[in-house]
Amino acid sequence: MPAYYREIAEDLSARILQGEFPIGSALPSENRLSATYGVARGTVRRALGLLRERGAVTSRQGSSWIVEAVRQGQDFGELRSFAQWARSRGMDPGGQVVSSSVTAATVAERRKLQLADGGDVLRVVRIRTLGDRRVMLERTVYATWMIPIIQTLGPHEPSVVQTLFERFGIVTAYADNTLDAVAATGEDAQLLGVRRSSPLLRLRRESHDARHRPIEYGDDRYVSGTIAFHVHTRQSSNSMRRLLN
Amino acid sequence: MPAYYREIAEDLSARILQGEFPIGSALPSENRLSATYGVARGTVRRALGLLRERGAVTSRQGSSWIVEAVRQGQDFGELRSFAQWARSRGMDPGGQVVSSSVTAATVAERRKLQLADGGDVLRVVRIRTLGDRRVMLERTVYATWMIPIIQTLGPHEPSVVQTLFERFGIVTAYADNTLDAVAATGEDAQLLGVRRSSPLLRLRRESHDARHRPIEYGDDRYVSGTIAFHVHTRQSSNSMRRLLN
DNA sequence: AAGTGGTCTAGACCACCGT
DNA sequence: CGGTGGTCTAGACCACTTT
Repeated sequence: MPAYYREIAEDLSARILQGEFPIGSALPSENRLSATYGVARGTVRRALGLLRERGAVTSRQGSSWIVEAVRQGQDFGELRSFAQWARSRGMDPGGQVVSSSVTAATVAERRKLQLADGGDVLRVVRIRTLGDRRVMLERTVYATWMIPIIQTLGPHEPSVVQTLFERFGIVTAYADNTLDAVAATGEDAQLLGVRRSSPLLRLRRESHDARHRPIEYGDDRYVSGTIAFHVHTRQSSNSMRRLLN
Repeated sequence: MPAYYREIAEDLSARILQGEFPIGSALPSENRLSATYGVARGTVRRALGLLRERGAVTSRQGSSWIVEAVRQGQDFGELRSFAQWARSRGMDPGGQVVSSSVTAATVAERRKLQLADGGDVLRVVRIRTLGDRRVMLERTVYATWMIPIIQTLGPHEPSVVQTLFERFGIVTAYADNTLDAVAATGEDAQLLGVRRSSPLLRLRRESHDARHRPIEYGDDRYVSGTIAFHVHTRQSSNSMRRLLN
């Protein structure tokens, strides 16, 4: 059973989305809301706090809560699944495994994936597409314990993240991502169908489960002009999502 | 006067940093903390909530609060000031204005900066340096009302953001940033001292004040291999900061 | 069973905003 | 001035973890 404050946040969120409270308008006061929802003021404030985190409302001492944005959707985790992100924007994500091999881990891989000596890793190279455009080259190294799981996936699996969750309950609890720009190598260029030395946006990631166990790390290279990353920063929070140019 | 919960969060934060509570260790229970700090349990929980947002601690129902990370520092806003970010990491940021001119706004600029017809804009091109390395080329377009303010700044002003705040009280309330990769143009290459077509990390930003008034927008291009952006994503929040490669 | 964090209540006082 | 949000208190019950 969800807690009251979550239900109230969802309800307010829905009412904003339906236009009952337009952007720039004031919400009813906390006291009024606590009366209409039949809960204590603190519970209403907790719900409003959730909405503020999402950027839906703001507040100023002495004045009412104001609707800031109508935009919905779970920001968190959008970085984690290329396919889910694409589908939520009405695009058609695809994938194609270029190569897949199990080999002994290098020293660096053992460190990053916290593997014991002699552990193997699974290296997978995938091309990710949107419609018929190749937009990203993904090189992933999976920890030893993930090998049998990944190998049950088909070569055209559109969403690895979603399938891992649905079939195995594996969830990425957190990930560290580093973004920079690199020139396409010969291999990058050939697989992505761009000229050698073209600028690519590189995202290196290391993902972990809830018990801090490394799941995989990888190197994703996006073709310039196809996808950009967007960050909304504000004084107390920020969120990141992918954008199509 | 700061609120209790902020003071408590800062104190706990400092105690974690000083090693009193190592990573992986448990904090005293909420009841114990409320007794030692002499406040109600709710106030302690609020302080712990702040620390959780920063990724310093986690909690599970039925078990103690656990220290997750020692890393400190204000994540939010670090994207906004190149100079402050650099100094906080012990580096020596510098700036040099390449050109500065007031001209009539284009249609696109009028839209982005919400200017009336006939409004002028100030275009500034700056090279940003770390020590003696040129690392970024910054092209900024300021809204009309910012022109007299910016023009009081010297050409070697190391931190525009900080100066605007200290001398004029101008604060960027939020900004939208878009990251992608581009090839260096001839001008980029010459000003940054890199080869033409080198990959550059481009960050386009549009910043606003608290009343949603556009302040400026810009195009920052980072030399590959000097600076990367780092994003830590987790299930309920994420934060972004710059990293030196 | 005992202890922990998660949620909620019903008050209270204050700083701040608007009229 | 009255109303608003920001903070804080002192309880309470529950779900969950640990012992």
